[in-house]
Amino acid sequence: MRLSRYLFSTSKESSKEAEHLSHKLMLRAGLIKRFAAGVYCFLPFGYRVLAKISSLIEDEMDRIEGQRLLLPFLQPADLWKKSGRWENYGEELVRFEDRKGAEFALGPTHEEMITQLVKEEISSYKRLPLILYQIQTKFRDELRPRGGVIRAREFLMKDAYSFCRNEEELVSVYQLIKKAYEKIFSRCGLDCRVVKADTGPIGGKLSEEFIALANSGEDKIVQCEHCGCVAKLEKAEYESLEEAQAELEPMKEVSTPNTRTVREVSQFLHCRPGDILKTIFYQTEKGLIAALIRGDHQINEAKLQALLKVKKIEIAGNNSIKKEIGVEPGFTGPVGLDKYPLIADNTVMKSRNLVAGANRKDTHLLNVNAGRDFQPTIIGDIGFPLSGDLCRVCKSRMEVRRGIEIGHLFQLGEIYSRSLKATFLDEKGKENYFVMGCYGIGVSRLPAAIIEQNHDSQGIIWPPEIAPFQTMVIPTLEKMFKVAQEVCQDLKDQGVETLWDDRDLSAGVKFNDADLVGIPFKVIAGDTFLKEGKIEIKTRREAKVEKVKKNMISQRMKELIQDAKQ
RNA sequence: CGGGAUGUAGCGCAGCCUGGUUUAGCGCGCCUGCCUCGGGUGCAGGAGGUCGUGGGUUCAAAUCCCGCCAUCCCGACCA
Repeated sequence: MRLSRYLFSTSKESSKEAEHLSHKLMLRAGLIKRFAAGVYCFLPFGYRVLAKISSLIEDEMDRIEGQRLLLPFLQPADLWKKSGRWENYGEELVRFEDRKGAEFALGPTHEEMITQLVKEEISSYKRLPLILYQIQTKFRDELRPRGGVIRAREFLMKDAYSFCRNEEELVSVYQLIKKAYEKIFSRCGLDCRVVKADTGPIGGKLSEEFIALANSGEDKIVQCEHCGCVAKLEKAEYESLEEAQAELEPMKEVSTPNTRTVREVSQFLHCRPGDILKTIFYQTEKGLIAALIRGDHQINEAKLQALLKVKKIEIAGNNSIKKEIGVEPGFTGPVGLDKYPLIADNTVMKSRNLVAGANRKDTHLLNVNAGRDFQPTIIGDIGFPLSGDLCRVCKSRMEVRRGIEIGHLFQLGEIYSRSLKATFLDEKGKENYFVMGCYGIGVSRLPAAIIEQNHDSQGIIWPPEIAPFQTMVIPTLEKMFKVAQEVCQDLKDQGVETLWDDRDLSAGVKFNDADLVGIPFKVIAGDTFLKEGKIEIKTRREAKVEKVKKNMISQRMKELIQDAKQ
């Protein structure tokens, strides 16, 4: 393919719509273009990467006898009404009527549809277990699309579904698919972690996520440096460092004019944020409660809600706090607040001589101690861990890291087969509900994750298996164009995916473009050919140069590609 | 949905505060010609704009005021 006719353009600067590195590089390298918030088109380079990922997925799914199919993007409402999700899925589900007034949704996921299909097609245990999957466009009307293709509204997803006879079979199929996913991600050049996850609106019992480590990822995980335990931040259990067993000092009032936030108080009193006791009020259906946590930690409202066993939890407004407590937030504290349930985080119980609000304007208390100065109603884990907190299992230091969710596995059980009455006959002729699992991969988000982990200052470094093209043939002199064309033809004849940079530009521009786009091998025809009769092959990642005779190029290239895939 | 910010050429920006020499500029990119030819090359010429949108103020609006829309970031939310 001649580059002069290829639909791509590179730029030195990315448009300001991008914040994340992968997003910037995808725009600069001409992989994607945005048409609306969270709606992107994949230009030829970008699309080729998606196609590579798709065929790699197909390859690994073939090995475990997964069968690819394609379900409709447009889904009739009645299936969703049967499963109950027409009402429950929320605003992310785009609903509309056709010209006859029939109700439809744009598929955000396909459990209903696949269950209906299998219900109609399969009636005997002899045909189980069954693994079906598709690679399909989904639409979810996200509150806030972000990070380019990382959280788009329209996106490409690979979703697999398993149908089993019983729980035991589900567990083994689940493990099989989990292994296949590990291979897929590793072939994509991704370093990822498996973490326990929430089941969300999909439902089910066990759920795990694959998280690709990336600084710009939107998910946070904690990882134990010693035992390797990984968990999502919001699910992570932890212990805070044991405080030295300091003597309990007598409580003392201090004047702290205009110091409301933890930072202001710690600066004013020259103490660490961790020496402060933060009191945060929440409104619940059972009334106002006060959550107590150390100043350096954040409250995890989900944990707090679970601990309190309440349905509604909402941070209390400034006005209601002023009315109930008699002081503005920032000077509130647990001492003398016996009227309200005090929910203390474990970290508070372990700390001594904390600084807390005195429930009086511009005043804090020094040396506040749980048990002596106030009695918590409930003690528990209501916070998010920080780097440096300790692992519950092995008591080693944990690190908070960011990542991108690239895969999500669910053991669904019988949720959907029951709601859609999908059954099969077992060996005794008895009717059973299918025991289901579902397994997603965020295909269109994968390029971003891969770029986050595979780039340098020059641009993208695609692992050869998913690079849009394997090689870029670059003539550096005009009189080398013909040689370059011949080399390109030779490579193409030998099945190597090749672009030929026939543009009338300086060599430097061509090198930079090839590097930005991430082509694994540059095949350079220039001075070296004139002097030594040899063509150069330069690798993208290591920048290693190898000189090869012209008639040996395609053979050598095939070897290099083969090596790179292993 | 809460907080913050931005809309001026394909992209990045200046101009706005203090309205009028601004026929709205600059850099990149694009087109033409010459030069250069191994890491974003030099020179010359050129094309390209409803200043997001609707209204208002004014003799006069990119500039001031109000509404709306769009986009981005943080949070909430989320396979």
